[in-house]
Amino acid sequence: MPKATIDDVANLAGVSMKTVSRVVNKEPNVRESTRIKVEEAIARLNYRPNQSARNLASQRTRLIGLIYDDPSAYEIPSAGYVINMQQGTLRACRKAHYELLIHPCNYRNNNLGEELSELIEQARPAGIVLAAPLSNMPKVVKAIESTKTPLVCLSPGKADSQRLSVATNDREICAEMTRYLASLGHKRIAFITGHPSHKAVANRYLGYLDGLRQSGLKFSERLVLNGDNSFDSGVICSEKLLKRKRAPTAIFAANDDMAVAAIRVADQLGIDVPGQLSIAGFDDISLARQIFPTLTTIRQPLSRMSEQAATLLINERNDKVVAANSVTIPASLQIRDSTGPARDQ
Amino acid sequence: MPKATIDDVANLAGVSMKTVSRVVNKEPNVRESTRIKVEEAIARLNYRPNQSARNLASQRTRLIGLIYDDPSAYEIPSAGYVINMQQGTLRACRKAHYELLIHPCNYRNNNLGEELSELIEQARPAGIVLAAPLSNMPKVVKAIESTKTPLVCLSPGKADSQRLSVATNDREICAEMTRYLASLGHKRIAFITGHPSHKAVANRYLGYLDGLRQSGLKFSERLVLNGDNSFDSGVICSEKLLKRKRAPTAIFAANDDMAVAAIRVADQLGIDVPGQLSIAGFDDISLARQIFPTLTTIRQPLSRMSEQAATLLINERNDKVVAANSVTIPASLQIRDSTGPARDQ
DNA sequence: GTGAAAGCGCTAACAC
DNA sequence: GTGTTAGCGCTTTCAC
Repeated sequence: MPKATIDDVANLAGVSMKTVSRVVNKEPNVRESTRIKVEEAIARLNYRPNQSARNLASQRTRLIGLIYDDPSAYEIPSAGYVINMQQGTLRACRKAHYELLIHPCNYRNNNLGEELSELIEQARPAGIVLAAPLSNMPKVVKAIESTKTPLVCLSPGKADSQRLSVATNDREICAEMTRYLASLGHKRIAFITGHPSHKAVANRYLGYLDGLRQSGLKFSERLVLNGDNSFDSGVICSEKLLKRKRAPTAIFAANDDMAVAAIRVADQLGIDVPGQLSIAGFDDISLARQIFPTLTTIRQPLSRMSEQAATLLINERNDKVVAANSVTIPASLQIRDSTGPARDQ
Repeated sequence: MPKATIDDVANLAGVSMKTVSRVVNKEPNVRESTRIKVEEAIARLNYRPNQSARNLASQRTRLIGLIYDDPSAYEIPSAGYVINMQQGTLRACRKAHYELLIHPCNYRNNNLGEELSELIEQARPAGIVLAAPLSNMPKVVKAIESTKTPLVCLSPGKADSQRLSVATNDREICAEMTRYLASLGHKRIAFITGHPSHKAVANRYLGYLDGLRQSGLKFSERLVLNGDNSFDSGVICSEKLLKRKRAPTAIFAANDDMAVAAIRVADQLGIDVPGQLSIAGFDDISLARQIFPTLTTIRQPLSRMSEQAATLLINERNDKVVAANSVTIPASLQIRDSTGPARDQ
């Protein structure tokens, strides 16, 4: 049999199309007995509303778009990062019967703006979750905003009262990690910075500085090297740090890939971790628990952040009040085996 | 200004709606000069067809659904597996201006059939790519088929002339790996099987048997242990194998997670890899290149397989002829450091 | 609390 | 080659 339509249901239930629509959309103003009649008819006919028709009539879709930079376009790791975001967004979508459209793209693509507005105007998602580092590229943000599609930025680096965003406390948690390292007796704590275009990652460096200050340690320029989030840059920076005569006793890297690289370099140089060197990262990628020694790091609540982001989008259109433009979900320290007391020296 | 519609374009170009539709859909039977007029009007108005309206009128969407078991619902690894599938499917979608809808789900969910038919009847994707092991669960396949949505199964385990499918040569490539190990002088090659519900993984065991035979080695039941694709099962099986008096000199595991576990166990038991023991896996997860020693394994062309799957779906509706129901894309050996010559004994 | 009528912006079928 | 006419199956608006 051909698929049942709303008319079929209305006929079978002996009510109007509109009443069926009310029941399906859980609108008020339907007598309980009517509702039951309609629900029975729906069940009998195995009726499912046609989403395309709803979309057209209501001028909106039940689609959330998740747009992120696709690291594997040029680099392998961080699949876990993407999966976490997808999972969080999906949780929010499922609850509200929305579907998720994913759109990985390359942040170095010059006509990214055009690519995204085409996506948006064709698929017309009800809202967009935009992940860092794209969320701090003004061109990209503006291209999306020009379509008037509701937008939530993930970890945009700095709060912006104009835009909805969900972030974590990069700076504070990095200060905490630094204080933790200091509390273990470390005096020379090195920091490997991340990719400069990623503002939230830049905040991690600020947190390191805060932590040093709060622990009464003095900052040394020599202890800060610039990485770019890649494993390879982590190797280069760690080698520089560890081949010095007065090497640091702790290395804090702005992400796990670089921290893992530090572990690898230490191993090659015969430096015991954590006996002679403590190493900490940021992200809590799955490798952090698989590597030996397991990596002390910071767990970014990415899944919950993206769930929150999608929820903001979905609620926005339900006129639920959005309390604040910027939501912060705290990260947490994951203390494992790669950090330990500083050895006397 | 409000968004331009096809009528606006038709008016500006001085043609009918239908002609605009022809141009937009690249249909034939439009005079070149007319086409140009229309294209200019489209550009002037920045017209973008409303996908919702097209969907409703044409009774189909430009959406491909990718349905897979979500391993991270209960286990962390294999994010790379998912990402690879997504990337392949996306490549095919982009070319044809389709969008990708992802739907991870839990294969142990009892009303998966209901969940999927709801998804399908609401979003009405033009086609579904169904990944293993879901693609060899008859209930799931039937639920999807009952919606009459075109379906392509990924690695369904066995060819089925009724259904479109894309697979790799699990069996042949595993025979090749086994012959390779034999060619290194190994006589006692152990095999750790994978999860029994995953038919394609079962084919890997058959390939192992083929390889033994082709190499003139005799099969021994004692050398085959049953894992379930998890790291933990790999640990258990490897320990059993390696604590024997006459331990195998090579272990071939049906997936990388279990092979990595074997490396870990060997390390703990003080067994040198590959000096005393060769280890091979299947999948080529990213950890395979990060672990020490790097893992010899088999690269499954998952990204190309899923691209092919989506392409079949997209072409099907264009009446392009689908030559065969079942497409096979060959896997390849990735020889790394975990395998080497058998030591005399 | 319920219903009738009017579209949403396209594509399909067919006429010219 | 091009245009006309009907819907697609809902939601919206407004009347009752």
